[in-house]
Amino acid sequence: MDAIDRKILAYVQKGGRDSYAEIGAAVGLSISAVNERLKKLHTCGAIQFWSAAVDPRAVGRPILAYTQVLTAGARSDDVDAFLNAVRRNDAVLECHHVTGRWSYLLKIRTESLESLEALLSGIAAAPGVTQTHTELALSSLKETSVVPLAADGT
Amino acid sequence: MDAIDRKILAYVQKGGRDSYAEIGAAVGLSISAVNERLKKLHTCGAIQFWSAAVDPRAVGRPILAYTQVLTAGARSDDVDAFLNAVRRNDAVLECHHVTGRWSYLLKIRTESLESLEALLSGIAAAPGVTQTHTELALSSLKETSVVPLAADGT
DNA sequence: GATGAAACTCTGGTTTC
DNA sequence: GAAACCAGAGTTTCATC
Repeated sequence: MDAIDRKILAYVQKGGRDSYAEIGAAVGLSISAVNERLKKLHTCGAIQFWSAAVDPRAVGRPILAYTQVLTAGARSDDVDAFLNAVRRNDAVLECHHVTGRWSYLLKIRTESLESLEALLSGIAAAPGVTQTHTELALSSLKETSVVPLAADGT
Repeated sequence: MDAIDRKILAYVQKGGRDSYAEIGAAVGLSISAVNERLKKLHTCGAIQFWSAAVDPRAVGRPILAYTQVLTAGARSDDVDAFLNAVRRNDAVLECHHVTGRWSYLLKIRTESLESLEALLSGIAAAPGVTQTHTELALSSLKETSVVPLAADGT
């Protein structure tokens, strides 16, 4: 993982289907070298998978919410059941164990307020869940999953 | 935007560099048809760009934080300046205007607690910012940007 | 679908540390 | 000596018809 690897990663996060020739031109490498580096970045886990960035609004998933969940006082088994349900539900994009007053922070993307309500009702009623609080996103100034990669870094 | 388009989108969010033949086999289309559909999905904005999903921990960006920002009472110009600074800073992955007690919710990814502290100090000191509150992610059960796409949807 | 053009994979050889 | 890079041939894949 050197500076060239980071340049490649920075590039392919925005140009994931560009040819190896283009990537090579951008980072100063031959086609073969780009091929080898990318293969290595994939096997070492730096590149998890290749993806198309889909606009949620263009495909009918305009509702975005962040839900804080408290599990204090719940049985460990119940919390595990809640987390498994979260893992299986693909409307829940993110689930983080967080510091502070709350236990978990969920990022949720749905088709409508109705489906959000149904999902939140299910979460609030789960045995492992003590309390919830939801904030709705009215608009998004930016929303990316591109990992910042300057020339330095570890 | 029909059911096949949604199947294509669901597929390419996880297999973004697969060949058109593989995509076609998965959704029941010829190579040419996949080619045409993808081109259309790109021009209509459903596919924003192609990307490699990079593991933040594998590239030295392990710190993840969510910061709530209050701008109540601030001058409109100052809030705009804050938002522009946010837009330019690529450590801020997301910025949403949200309902509830806070004005904005920021998702921040940094290399270290030190760089997070520096970033948060800057935000808290901005003229447009009245108050902030930050929660640190201790661990992440899931973190994806894959938009959920069932067979239905709009 | 078929065809020309482009891109990818793999091998072998060279350089560098 | 090992690791990384480059170049070329053969194969696959893509874009246009």
